[in-house]
Amino acid sequence: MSNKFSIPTPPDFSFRTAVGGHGWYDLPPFVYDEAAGKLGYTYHGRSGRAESVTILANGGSLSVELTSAKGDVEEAEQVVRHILRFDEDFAEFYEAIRAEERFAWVGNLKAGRLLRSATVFEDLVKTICTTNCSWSLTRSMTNNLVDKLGSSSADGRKAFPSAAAMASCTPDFFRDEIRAGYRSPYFVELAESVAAGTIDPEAWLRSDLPTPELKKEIKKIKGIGDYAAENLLKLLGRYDGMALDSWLRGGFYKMHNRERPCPDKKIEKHYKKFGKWKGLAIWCDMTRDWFERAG
DNA sequence: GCGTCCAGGTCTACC
DNA sequence: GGTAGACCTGGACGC
Repeated sequence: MSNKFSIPTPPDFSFRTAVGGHGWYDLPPFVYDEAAGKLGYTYHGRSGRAESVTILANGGSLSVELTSAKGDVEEAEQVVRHILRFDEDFAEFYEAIRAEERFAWVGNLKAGRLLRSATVFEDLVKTICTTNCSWSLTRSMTNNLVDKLGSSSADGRKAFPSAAAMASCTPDFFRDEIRAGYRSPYFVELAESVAAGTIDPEAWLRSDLPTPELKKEIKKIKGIGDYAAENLLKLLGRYDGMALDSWLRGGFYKMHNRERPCPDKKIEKHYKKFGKWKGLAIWCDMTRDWFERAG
């Protein structure tokens, strides 16, 4: 038995670009069936149980199935709205890029939404998993975290581990079982701080701090440098940082600099005209192939 | 199968 | 503030 309900989508919304526009869909507890247009996600409910939802695009709304009959429908709707950024307004972004012919497809495909997790903590840990390694290793670490530490929902799918669950493990566990390498003590330190309430990543969603100040706060966490902080800020809805990693840099060199390396300042200057949206502009510019494929 | 090299972002020590 | 070297893993490559 399950709970089914539907949620009307915002006007500038495309399910396929909202899900496929960011690599998170490839990491558990997300499960994405692109052909079927179906996204699964498992999260920690307020009840203390893990809950699973399956989301399917259905015209101007989303059909959502909550696996557990005892699941909290209101909470499930909040989770879906959050991960797909229903309450974020992208009109200003589309206006900022409107004059640029090469960005015309962004508006056409309603791209720009970056899929995010139900909690900032989950996005924070996943972001650390993306640093200094290949995507396959990121996937491996995330798989291990969910598989070995996540709690199961009614249908057996697992949620991303809570800070408390991660705080109960030793650095050796993260090294040997999660294959997190030198990141292992960082995970323990972060999880302990979040579990104890010393660090509250969820509060960053509502923070009044200017982005540079918030970035400084985020960078206090071990394992978080410029790239990771700016990537997380994008997931928080602040796009004024570039979050340059080797992949974005390589894409820029190829597309705009005759395949030659250049200083980061030159990349930033190239997108400066987009102001507070420049981080999203470079992301869309470099992921055009994905979006057009998804469209 | 084994050893070597490399890419990847951040931290720490040092200048 | 800038820079060099270490951190650690998986994958590619040569033998």
